[in-house]
Amino acid sequence: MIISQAVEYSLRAMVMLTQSFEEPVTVQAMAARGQIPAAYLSKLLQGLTRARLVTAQRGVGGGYTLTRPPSQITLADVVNAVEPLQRIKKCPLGIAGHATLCPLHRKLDEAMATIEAAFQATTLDDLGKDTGGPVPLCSTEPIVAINLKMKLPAVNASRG
Amino acid sequence: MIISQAVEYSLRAMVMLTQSFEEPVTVQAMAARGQIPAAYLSKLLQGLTRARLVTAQRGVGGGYTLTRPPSQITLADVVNAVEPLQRIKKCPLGIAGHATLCPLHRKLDEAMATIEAAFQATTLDDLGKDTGGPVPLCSTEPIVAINLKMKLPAVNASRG
DNA sequence: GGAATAATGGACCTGTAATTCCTTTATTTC
DNA sequence: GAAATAAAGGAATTACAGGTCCATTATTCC
Repeated sequence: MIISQAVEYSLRAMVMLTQSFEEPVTVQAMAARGQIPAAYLSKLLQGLTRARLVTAQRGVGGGYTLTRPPSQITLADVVNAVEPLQRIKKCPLGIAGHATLCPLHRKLDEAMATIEAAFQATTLDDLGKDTGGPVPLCSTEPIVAINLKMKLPAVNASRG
Repeated sequence: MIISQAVEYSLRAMVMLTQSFEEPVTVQAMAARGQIPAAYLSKLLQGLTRARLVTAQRGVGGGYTLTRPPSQITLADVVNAVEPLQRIKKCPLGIAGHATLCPLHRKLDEAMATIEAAFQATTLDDLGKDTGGPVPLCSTEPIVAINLKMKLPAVNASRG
């Protein structure tokens, strides 16, 4: 895959936060809607918090919110916060004595440069509106319908 | 990373085979020169053999050879043989009821399409000559010099 | 045919990403 | 201040890519 599971999940979450820019969204809500393991998403969001892309608010009515308007957050911001896509700047074989990369690694780095550029050029806002197709995150159905598929957070359990 | 370690190693090996298109190259030789764990490379080459990109020849003077001229093998061929880069063709969230992808996944798929195109457009032959820079695989030094860094295949041991 | 060379392949180990579980801390509401 | 909500975070587990080891099979050379 071109991006890790962690990045994919993080992007889904960020898109959801974009859609609800005004009010905080809980991990549970995002996990359910984005089909992401809740505990794992929680970890990812902690990372995004440290990267200052989102802020957390505890307690009732709390959840996560974007720190900046979606138009000012790029895909690259998110990707780099989760796991920086590292360009090939020097020969992976560690051979000294030449300045530029060999053709193979130059090609690979070019590919990454292309991706990087595309990610830098795309803001969360772009994802929220740019099309005539389905709304972001594929959710044309009401959220309720999606939640039915989820294992609900234990109706009768003592979950904290 | 944009490509896995397995793909990176495989590409290195294929480039080395390109450089020695006439005569077979052994796993040991490629492992040493490409700084790849020999046993692991062996597995990778077995995969490339099954994918009909290389052929193996056992015994003295044996090794691996490309099945086709380097000009007829693309980066995409190699990548797909090792681990196919899978395009996003339907919504990863499995939500039915819409034909096209949501903006996020459309973007991600676009990125992959770009990579795919670049890989399809580049042959092994391209990597062997296209530049004025360092020769392929960063090796401007004589191979001997590189081998000195390697743990040699046991001068005094009973390795089979 | 025996010795050396080299790929084949199965089994196993290892490190890291992905995931779960549970306890703690902060915040709100009543 | 008690109860409920929600994030924070440590610890452990699982899954899989990456990597090792060793015995086997094929091939060449003498």
